[in-house]
Amino acid sequence: MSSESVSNAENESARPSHFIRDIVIQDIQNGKNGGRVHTRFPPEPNGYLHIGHAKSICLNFGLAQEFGGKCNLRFDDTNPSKEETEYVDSIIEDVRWLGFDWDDRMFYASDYFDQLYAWAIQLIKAGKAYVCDLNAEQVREYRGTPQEPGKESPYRNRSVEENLDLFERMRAGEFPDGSRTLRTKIDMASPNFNMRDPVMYRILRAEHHRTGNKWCIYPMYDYAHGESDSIEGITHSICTLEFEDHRLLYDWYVENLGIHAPQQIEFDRLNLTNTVLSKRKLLALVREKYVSGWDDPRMPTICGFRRRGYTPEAIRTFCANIGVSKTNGLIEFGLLEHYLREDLNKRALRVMAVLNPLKVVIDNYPDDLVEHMNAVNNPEDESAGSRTVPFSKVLYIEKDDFREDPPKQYFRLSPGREVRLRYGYLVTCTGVVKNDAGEVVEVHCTYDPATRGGNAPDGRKVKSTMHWVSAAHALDCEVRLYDTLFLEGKDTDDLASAFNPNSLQKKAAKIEPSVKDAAPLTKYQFERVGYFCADKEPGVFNRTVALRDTWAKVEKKTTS
RNA sequence: UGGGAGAUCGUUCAACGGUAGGACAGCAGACUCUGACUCUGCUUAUCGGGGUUCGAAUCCCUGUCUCCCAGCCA
Repeated sequence: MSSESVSNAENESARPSHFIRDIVIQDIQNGKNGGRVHTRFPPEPNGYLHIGHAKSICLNFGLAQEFGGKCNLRFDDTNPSKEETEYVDSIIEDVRWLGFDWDDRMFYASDYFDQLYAWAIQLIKAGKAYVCDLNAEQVREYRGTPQEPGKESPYRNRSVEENLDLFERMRAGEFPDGSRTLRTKIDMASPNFNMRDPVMYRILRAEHHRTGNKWCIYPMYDYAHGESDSIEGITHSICTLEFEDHRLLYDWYVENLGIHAPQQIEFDRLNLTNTVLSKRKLLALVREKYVSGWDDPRMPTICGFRRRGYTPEAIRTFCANIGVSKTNGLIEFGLLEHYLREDLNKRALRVMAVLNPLKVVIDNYPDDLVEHMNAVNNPEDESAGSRTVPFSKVLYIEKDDFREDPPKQYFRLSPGREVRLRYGYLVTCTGVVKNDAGEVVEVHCTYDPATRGGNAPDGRKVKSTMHWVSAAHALDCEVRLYDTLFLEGKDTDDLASAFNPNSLQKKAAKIEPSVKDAAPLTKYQFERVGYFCADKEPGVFNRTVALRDTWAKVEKKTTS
């Protein structure tokens, strides 16, 4: 891992330690593996990467980086019936976007098929593997149950010669799919199912995305994974908790093959509230068109977050701070949003946009005058500079920013009250116009010409500063507001009933002209509203995350 | 009921026989040309029961609960 794109400062900033890091430190101190640290991120190319993978990516690449080691990107492509190059491409793009680099170390388990085959023959010759003629259903029956040991396959004690011959003919394509397997001869009575003569190779005629039709037999995960790790000289093979039971087999293979033995270490996979991180469910959301695609901004995929406006820095900081343990936990989505806002606050350009426009007429402002008010682009970053925003007699403000009958603690615009229009003027509400339904459709104000830019020369204070756009100059745009993918408390096994139909809300909004032709992925803070990001569709802005809204809380509390 | 693993504030991570701490969330203030940001203060936890020890979240025993495993998926 030689990535310079992840700054050392970020790396060193009080990153908490965890048990895997402690193991690595101890191994280095003990001179294990010659003090080398070599990890790998091993995705199966059968889906898009999601935030759970990001945790693993940050862990593996991060550890390598911290201890001067290396981290490989390796595709675990041993099941051609599910894997596609589309997924390979997206995974490469997403890991890069997250800020990591693998130099020339991009591998595929399929790179090792020849070696794996040779080692399988070695195990057959050692009497530790045999060809089994049982079909899938029979294998299951013979496997036994948690309480009862399994039964040995009737083909278990074939001669080495017969096994060699049969295995060679399996590879040559003489037998139909599923008719035979190569099995490891271990222990049908083991309390650990993985040791009850696990299948090493199955016959499977499917075009492989890399090896094409060269093979009709494919190695199983347990056999291929550890051996791939070994070939690459991996020192710490980090995986998730569900593989704990597999460690025994992992160790069995490297030991019986007499090859370099990486250490498998398991950690807890990431779970986030209000979403799903299961490939199967994410695939279903895409296939059944609940979302527009893998990069739908509601998806917890890396590309979904990217399109939504998340930054790699925010995701990395999140991953560095959630910790690594063996507890099956559920992290609050709000924590991710916290690190997101923290990052966006530093980098997003401030801009004014009105999502629910209410017309405001400044009665004493000259009809044809247009003033270009100076506005700061980012108060958190002086180098972001400033821009100018057109001000005129007819404006739009947010409907929520006016109340004809203001509740207690409401200090935005209402009849008789003076507020500041940000970077504009202090204005006082003098009256309203209503429609037949009695709704306020227009607010009338007067302005104080002495307060140009928003400052009162007499030093008088107003309680509220509000955003606005000039009606004649504002651009029309579409704003997409996102809510959680799923309804609170629903079982996501039933997508149809759990899916939140209001997870996407489209709105026609008014926005200041400075954002014209914003490049996709440009990040903004719509002041007082939230962080938004220009979508790949022109004229569309995705709400990345709302700003914290204390008033909404107060109001909710007082009305309920 | 077989095997593997795990239980600490609402959530999450730490404390590695010596004052249970941080982050997020929550609450109360301060500040503010964003009710944002920032700052200050506060509330809240060792799964139960026994033991060992001057001293236990930590060690021992015992119980309880949760997660994973019977794919020719990874």
